Amino acid sequence: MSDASNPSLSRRERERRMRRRAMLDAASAVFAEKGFEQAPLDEIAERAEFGKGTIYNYFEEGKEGLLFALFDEAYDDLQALIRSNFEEAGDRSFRASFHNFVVESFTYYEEREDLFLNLIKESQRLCFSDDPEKTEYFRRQQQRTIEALASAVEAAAEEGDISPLPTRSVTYMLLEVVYDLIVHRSLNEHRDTTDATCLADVSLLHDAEAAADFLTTLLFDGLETRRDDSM
Amino acid sequence: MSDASNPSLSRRERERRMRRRAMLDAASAVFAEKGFEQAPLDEIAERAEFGKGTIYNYFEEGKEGLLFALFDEAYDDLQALIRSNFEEAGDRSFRASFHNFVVESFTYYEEREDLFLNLIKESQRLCFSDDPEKTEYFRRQQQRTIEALASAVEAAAEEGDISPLPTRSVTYMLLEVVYDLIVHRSLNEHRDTTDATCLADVSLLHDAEAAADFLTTLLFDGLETRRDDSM
DNA sequence: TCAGAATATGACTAATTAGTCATCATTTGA
DNA sequence: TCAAATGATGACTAATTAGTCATATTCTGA
Repeated sequence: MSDASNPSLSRRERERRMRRRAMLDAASAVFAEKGFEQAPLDEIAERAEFGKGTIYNYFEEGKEGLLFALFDEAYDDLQALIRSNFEEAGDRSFRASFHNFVVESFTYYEEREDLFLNLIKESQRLCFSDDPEKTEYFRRQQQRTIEALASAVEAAAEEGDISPLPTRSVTYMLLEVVYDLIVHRSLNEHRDTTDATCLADVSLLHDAEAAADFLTTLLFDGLETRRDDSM
Repeated sequence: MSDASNPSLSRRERERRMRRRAMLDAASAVFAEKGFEQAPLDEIAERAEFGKGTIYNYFEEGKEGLLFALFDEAYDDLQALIRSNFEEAGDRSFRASFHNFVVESFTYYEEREDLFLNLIKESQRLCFSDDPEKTEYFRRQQQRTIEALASAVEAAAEEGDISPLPTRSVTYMLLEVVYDLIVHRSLNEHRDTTDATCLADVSLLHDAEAAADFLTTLLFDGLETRRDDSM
């Protein structure tokens, strides 16, 4: 849709999309560095090599339009990642799909670090904003994200692969714990202190496989010692 | 320490603390309503019925000083809540302590809604700030919070009550899932739409016991169907 | 080639607000 | 009582910056 190099478009349209992309990339970098509210639009314009006024030709809503266009990308990617792991899971177990989803989420974060950082830093504030347009935006995106995973959770419960807990509650928690782990990882990267003391097992922070193993074990096997293991 | 009505203090000191408290309460309300960066100090002063300059006599760092004094309170309360549930657990099981901790966390959130909202809305942005003083503040508070719970997790693992997963990783996840559930709850309260669609089981959002049951079951029993249940 | 459409530009305006400090009010203790 | 210290005040300053728009530039199709 926004692929700037799509050859089926006129040069005019291709160039328009390339400029839009340059503006979004510049905005993502400046927002990630200074935070949305402290990021001057002039700096975004300068980094993208445009005049400030030009940005308003591409994003009528100005700074906020840029931010929400970035959020659109992040949510689209996340929802696509969920679908590719769970809806097209083939004959993998739900547990294996989840494990793979965690690994791929880590990879995605590495590829789009700035974008993800903007979501982390700004979304909670906006979720609780007084502007109903903004809260509605997040309600819809979160709803769509949950629905993308909920059908797979429901199917797994019907197959008897997982316990019959409330589907959407389980779905919500699965998504949150992955998010939490990625936040934790990027936080420890941001604090480049020598001691990454919060998660003592340092490998969880650098090795996506180790992190996925931990999360999957915790969530699927549970914390409590299993009696059938003890004999 | 900051108890404004402590009779062992001089009137002068008691009054000073009452004024400080009034300023913090006003700040908490205005921050919660408008967000820290959009909250004018004049409005805080007006609501607390002081001149703006007076606030600087009580909080040298101005607006930011108010915010971090509020964070201090939130973290102190949270750490006290953890200690009262886990360190002074008596002969309750770790699982029962956790269950009770979830219930009391919900209660705490209801009592200090504004304060908690400020933590939700502002902490991520500040955690990832460029100012090393701010990042260090959160690193220390989060470290202290984890340590408050880690010893109980370790003891439970040694007793064989929970699986021997990495202590601090487990501790971190336990705290995060409780936090997530409270955020979810306050988000659905904030969105006073008729359909609280995200967690289909609506009771999880209003009934602290039901929420604690769900979280405890999910984390301790695990998602995967247990074989020893099936016969 | 060129008229006119489309697009880019950045100086400017208007609004906001954090923090200061000269001044005024109150309290203290001798 | 009153002089000195302590505390409160809010008008003011200085800095920031979002969004506008008159002008300049580039592109398009005839």
